[in-house]
Amino acid sequence: MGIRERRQREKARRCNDIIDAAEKVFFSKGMEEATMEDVAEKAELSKGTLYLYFKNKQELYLGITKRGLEILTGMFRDAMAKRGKGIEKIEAVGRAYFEFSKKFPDYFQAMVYFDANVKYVNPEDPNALACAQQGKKALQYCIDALETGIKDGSIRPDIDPHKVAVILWGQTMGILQLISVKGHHYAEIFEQFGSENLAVIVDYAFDLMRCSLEPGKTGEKK
Amino acid sequence: MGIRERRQREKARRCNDIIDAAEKVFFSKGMEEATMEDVAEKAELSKGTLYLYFKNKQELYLGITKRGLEILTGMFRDAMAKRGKGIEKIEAVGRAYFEFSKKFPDYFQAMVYFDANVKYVNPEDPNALACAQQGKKALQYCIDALETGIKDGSIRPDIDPHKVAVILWGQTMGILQLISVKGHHYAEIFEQFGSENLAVIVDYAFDLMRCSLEPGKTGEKK
DNA sequence: CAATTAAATGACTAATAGTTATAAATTAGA
DNA sequence: TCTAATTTATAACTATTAGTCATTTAATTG
Repeated sequence: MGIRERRQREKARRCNDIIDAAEKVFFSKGMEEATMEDVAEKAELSKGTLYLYFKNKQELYLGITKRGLEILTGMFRDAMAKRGKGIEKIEAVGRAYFEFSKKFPDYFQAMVYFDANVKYVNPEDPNALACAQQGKKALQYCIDALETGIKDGSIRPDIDPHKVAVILWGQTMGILQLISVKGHHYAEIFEQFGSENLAVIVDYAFDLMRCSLEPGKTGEKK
Repeated sequence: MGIRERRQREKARRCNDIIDAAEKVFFSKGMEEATMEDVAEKAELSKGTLYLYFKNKQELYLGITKRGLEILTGMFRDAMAKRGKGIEKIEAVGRAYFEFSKKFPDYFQAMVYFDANVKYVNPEDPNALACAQQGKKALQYCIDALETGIKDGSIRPDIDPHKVAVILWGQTMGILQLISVKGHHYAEIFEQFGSENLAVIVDYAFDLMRCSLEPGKTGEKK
């Protein structure tokens, strides 16, 4: 009998509906300001019911974050799929990250929250765990691109792909976060780059990063 | 009559004493978990009194952040003071940032909070404003180092120091934040770099960044 | 010393995350 | 089909805490 299965499907669907509602609420008011009562109302459920599906507010928010990370890894996959040398792949991945932050600023914000606040992932928390896994998946794309580039000669062979992947990930996240949170501020204090030009900064950053990965450098080790 | 002045000194001192207490409480329990009541108790004052000196909890926390940023800019100043070419200065500044994050992880955490959460600075909030100013000061050190490097030939002349300073700042912050929040996680999923080796990642990152700034590259523009 | 001003208090409010006892709905077995 | 068991949902409740405010205490002034 498939009752168990149907129940599971229904439960998954409920979870999804709640996350749908939560997205609307969290994205319009912000994680801090949004209340569980708001979400419950939007989901047309009582607050208590939310807690049957999500352990707490953070787990619910990480349900949203998970969605964002799934979109992001999908974009990474597409970026990787394009033909080209490893160096182009890694740049495409970086640019995909940037596109993501522009196209889905709210999901991006949720990721910033996750990266800056969730130090230890409790394996009991399915969404926190899923976020960590998606993060690992994203990183793996970077590692793959770097390894491809080393093989095809478009990336310096002396780098350690695992370490450099973590570095590129951190660097890119750092810049995108800075632009997304403090971009207008820099646009203000440096009149020279107006807020519409913030994309130029990102382009510039990709140039520099590319530069640090290409072979035939003076700084190249061994 | 110097009563006005004395009163002002006393007020400043009170502010400081409250921040002293707040540091102990916030650093041991975390910004979220610490309560204003906790701080009041530690400061041997009533909660209401705290609000005579700080508009709200965030302003108090930014009072701590400000202290951290002052230490950081001090370290930047010292790094810049060392003799050497521009490229060495900018690396010294980056390394100072890393040293700061290791030596004062709690202040660093406060800065992460500021960078990730404080989008708009209300000029009415003295501590938020001071944080923004210190941030600008720190960035100016980077700009100065880059300009020095361009002049002395240790840094590619085709870069825009303002843009690159923002980029380096974002990149470095991103890596340090990643290491500080998720470092143990990466140490776990990549057995190859144990947690004690996370410093290696940072060294690696500085190598790469240095590489992207040095002259005589294929990628060098114009 | 009275009057004025400033500093401090602690009881109070409002908001909200999370819990729980109760009720409604669903399923299984006889 | 009826009843017991189980699952799902509810809404009233608790506990916590940020921030306020009327009142008190202390300092200053004339």
